[in-house]
Amino acid sequence: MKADTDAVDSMQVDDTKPANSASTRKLDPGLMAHRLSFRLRGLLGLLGERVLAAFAPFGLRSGSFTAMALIKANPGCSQIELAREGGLDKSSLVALLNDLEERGYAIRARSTRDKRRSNLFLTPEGEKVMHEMFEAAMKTEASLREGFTPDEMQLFFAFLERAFFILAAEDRGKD
Amino acid sequence: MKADTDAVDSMQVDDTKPANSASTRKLDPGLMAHRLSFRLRGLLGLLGERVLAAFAPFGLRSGSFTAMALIKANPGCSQIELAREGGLDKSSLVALLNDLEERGYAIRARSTRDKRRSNLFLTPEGEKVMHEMFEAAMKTEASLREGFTPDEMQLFFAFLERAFFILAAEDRGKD
DNA sequence: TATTGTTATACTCTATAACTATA
DNA sequence: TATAGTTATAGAGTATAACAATA
Repeated sequence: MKADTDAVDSMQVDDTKPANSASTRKLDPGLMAHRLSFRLRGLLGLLGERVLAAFAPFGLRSGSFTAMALIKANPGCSQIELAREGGLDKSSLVALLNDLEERGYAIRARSTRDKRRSNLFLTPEGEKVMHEMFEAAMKTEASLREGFTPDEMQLFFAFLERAFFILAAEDRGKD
Repeated sequence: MKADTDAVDSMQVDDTKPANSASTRKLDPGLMAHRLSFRLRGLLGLLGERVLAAFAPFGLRSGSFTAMALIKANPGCSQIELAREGGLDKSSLVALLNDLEERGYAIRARSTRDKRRSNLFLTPEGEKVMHEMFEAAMKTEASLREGFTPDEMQLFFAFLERAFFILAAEDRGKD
């Protein structure tokens, strides 16, 4: 057993090199290379770091931007609709919207027809900030888009949407 | 103000329909449709649910499978290498590997050359379970792959890898 | 009885820092 | 002085259930 360990040890790792040889060694992804989830998570992780940094000057994070972008595209939507579409959940949305209201970026207007419901809107200030954040977010993807032709990027998005709708349709069928 | 709210209320939401008209209404993604992160997150979310269910019978989750797959592809790798490549962090890996060792799926072998280091290996039992989990994971992507031609799927993966490496290379340049 | 929004809770993930033993 | 692994802690994110007001 010990001999085995030592053998693989010397085979796999060159301990004669400085310590940073291990630090910079690239692992073989093995079976993970064939898993869509692995590739998606890796890419999303790198993008997430950039977006976090890009949004930091605004004092907000991705969830708040997503909420604002969806409210802008769907003025008067309810919190529950927003939660479902934004991939958030309705409980988390409460604190998030409280924050946006305190900042003066969004308002909750109780519906006069269904008093349970809040109709959500952006303020002009909220729209302005949302657009600035959108520009900042797009910049984080800029270098990536330079590595693709416009046609390729369009196809890339089409693939992502197609994959999403295949799974979403299957989930709806199961209900 | 109140007139505005009511006007948009009646414009955007048909309150005369049953309550579930709001529940099933599809929101416009708006600007989010142009954000790579949004599409990635949506797809990863749907896949994640399926993978979670597929791995449940094994009593393990994605992180454990990822670790096992990477150890299998890189026998004798260190925890720190595994953390970097798997997108985990070295602290989380400690508990994860404790669990895999208790189950008899993995072993930590202290390197005889650098006594700080653990060389990681899968046991035969661990390899068996890892392959079963891989099959289960691939099944969750099966319906998705049916919606793509082999060429399209290959291109899809190539796009994801290219995007990842563009950003990863840029990050390395910044250090 | 069901739904919207709210609150509270717990559990997971992640990030960070500090500590040890080695180098 | 730096690195591998460990431990501890706090923060964000997520999932859940219960609740009040309303339908």
